[in-house]
Amino acid sequence: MPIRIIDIAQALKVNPATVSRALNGQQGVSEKKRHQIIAYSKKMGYRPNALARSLITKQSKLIGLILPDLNSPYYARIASGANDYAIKHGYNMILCNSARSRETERQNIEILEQQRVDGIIIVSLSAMSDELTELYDLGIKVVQADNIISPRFSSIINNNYAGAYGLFEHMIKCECSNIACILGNPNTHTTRERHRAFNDVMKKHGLSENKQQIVYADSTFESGYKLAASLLDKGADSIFCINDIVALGVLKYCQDNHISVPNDVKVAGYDDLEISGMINIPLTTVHQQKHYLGVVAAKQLIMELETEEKVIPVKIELEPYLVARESCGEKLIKGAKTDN
Amino acid sequence: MPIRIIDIAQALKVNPATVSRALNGQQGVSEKKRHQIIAYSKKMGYRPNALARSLITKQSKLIGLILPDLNSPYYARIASGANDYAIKHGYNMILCNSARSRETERQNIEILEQQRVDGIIIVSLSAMSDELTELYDLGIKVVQADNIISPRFSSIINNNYAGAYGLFEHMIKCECSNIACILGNPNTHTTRERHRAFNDVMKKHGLSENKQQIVYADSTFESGYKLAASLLDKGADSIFCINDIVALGVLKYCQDNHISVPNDVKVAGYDDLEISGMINIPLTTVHQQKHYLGVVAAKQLIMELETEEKVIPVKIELEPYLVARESCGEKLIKGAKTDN
DNA sequence: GTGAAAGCGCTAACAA
DNA sequence: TTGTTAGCGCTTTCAC
Repeated sequence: MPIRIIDIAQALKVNPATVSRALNGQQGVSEKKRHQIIAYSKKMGYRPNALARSLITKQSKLIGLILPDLNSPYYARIASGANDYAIKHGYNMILCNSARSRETERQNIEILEQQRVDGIIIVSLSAMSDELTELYDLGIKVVQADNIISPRFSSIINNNYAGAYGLFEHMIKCECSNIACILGNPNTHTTRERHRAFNDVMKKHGLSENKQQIVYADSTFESGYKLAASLLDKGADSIFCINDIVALGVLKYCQDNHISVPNDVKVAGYDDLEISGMINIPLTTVHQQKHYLGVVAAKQLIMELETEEKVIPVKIELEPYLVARESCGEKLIKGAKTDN
Repeated sequence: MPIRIIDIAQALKVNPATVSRALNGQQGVSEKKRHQIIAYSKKMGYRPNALARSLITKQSKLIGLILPDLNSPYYARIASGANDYAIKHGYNMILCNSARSRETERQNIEILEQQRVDGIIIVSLSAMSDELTELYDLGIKVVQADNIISPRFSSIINNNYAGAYGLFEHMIKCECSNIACILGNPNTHTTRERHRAFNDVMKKHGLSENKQQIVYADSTFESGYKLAASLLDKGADSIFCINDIVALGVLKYCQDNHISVPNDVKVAGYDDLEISGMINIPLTTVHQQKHYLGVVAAKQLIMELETEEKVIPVKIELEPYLVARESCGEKLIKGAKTDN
């Protein structure tokens, strides 16, 4: 049985209220008593019961984090960032893995309500405006990370349009003229925005008439490997992949079939995985701030939690940046520049 | 303000205790009333206050998870496994990132004590027998994952000796006779066990007299890239790396310098990262069960939490397995076998 | 500056 | 089967 406030009070022959005040740094306690109480508490290894405290203060100092999948380095880093910020600001985090299932998300939310979390950070793939509206009505603060589902709550996202736009511009500079795209789930904000950037860049360069190849596929290595064959057969001179893993598949196909990258074909990915620069043909890709996205999400949530005024939801877009490596011929470009 | 048990009781003109019994599936309530109460609770969106409940039942149904680093896919997967199992069995998980710092670990433990978690899963790099002993004295259940610090608590680890042993045997079969090792932090169980396996395999094959090169280094891509040069200069015909990232560095060095792998040099890693099979020279490595390690840790902890009897700490070793790909010449070996 | 008392929302022992 | 009562450990009025 852990030691309680009343135990300290009895031992020191003071009132529990005095102990509480002393320990919480409130005024109304003589310095002498305060020192005495703090010293004794430390000596006895006193740990305040957060449960009892939360019950009465109506704030648990707990934040819920709902993630589609902790196995993905992308989400894990968001979690890491959010957790770091939260802990540093006196909040603890309850982790919920939704396994990309809407039903599990619903359960997660219910659990978090029961735990009386002060707020929730949700990274959701499935649309679920209903559940979020319910949370809104309950007065639970929510911040959406990496997606926008409901306009009622703040959201922190990576600017997929800008990231993809810059990458496509780079590909054009690298003399790609027939770019094929392997995209992901067409219902996600991510895919839609990158597709939109593709269309805009093509139009800008008068390539809109091209019969550009756009395919939607699972975002896997195997998808990349399999699709590369037909895309190249049909005349693509370059392939944009929805993420680096898919690009790795394309790269592997090329190497297995003695197709030189970037000479014969140029390949680009998205995400900037840790290993994307470590392979034999370093991958040109777009770097997204993952850890920082989590930090910003936690920061926004805690700000909303601690402000007195009514909060107006904000939409924060983080800017990704191009990582030009060799798979699109960056080295050639650099050489060309030097020649000028 | 969320609806409370007493609100339901008043609306239905019954006693709060009856509502509690009905909702918790306890006996002593007529089926009619139970249905009525459940229906009304659902309709009103009642969410039991876990704080109040935990305060009285003395169990929070909360598990603490202390991790060195959520950014690492290795630890993230352990977390994922533990979380999956815990949620499925009615426990929620509070996540603590220790950032590989012993001081932070100490703080994490204190926070978890305050939250009155029922138990803790700890993945720790730094030795801290003291803190664990304190937890033991407090009666808090702990399970150690991926390391063994205190014999007082159960631990779940990957069998590093067996994994490395099998890999070194494989390397010998692949005609490696001068194996250099790039190891990691010499104070970890992991490094020690793999080193021990190395010595035993060398001895077994009468290679113990070789002036084998053993270096300790940061487990980074750059370490691998830099160290490869000198190790090969000094006559190594093969390099074992403490993990796949280091191996990627070695591989990159070889490719940049037109050293053929596996013909001129053989390279092996450890961990079996997702991408290790996706690169142009697929990496021979050892697969460790990460997700499952987390599952087993959570399972063990919950078992200990729910048993009445005094628990005797167990040590569970998960068996890794060899993933023989091309970087050690597996294909050559296969060919040789066919020739027989 | 300190103490007494009430109560957060729930469960569990005991009565009826 | 149902109700009454007490109390988990803490904070917070309100007195003094």
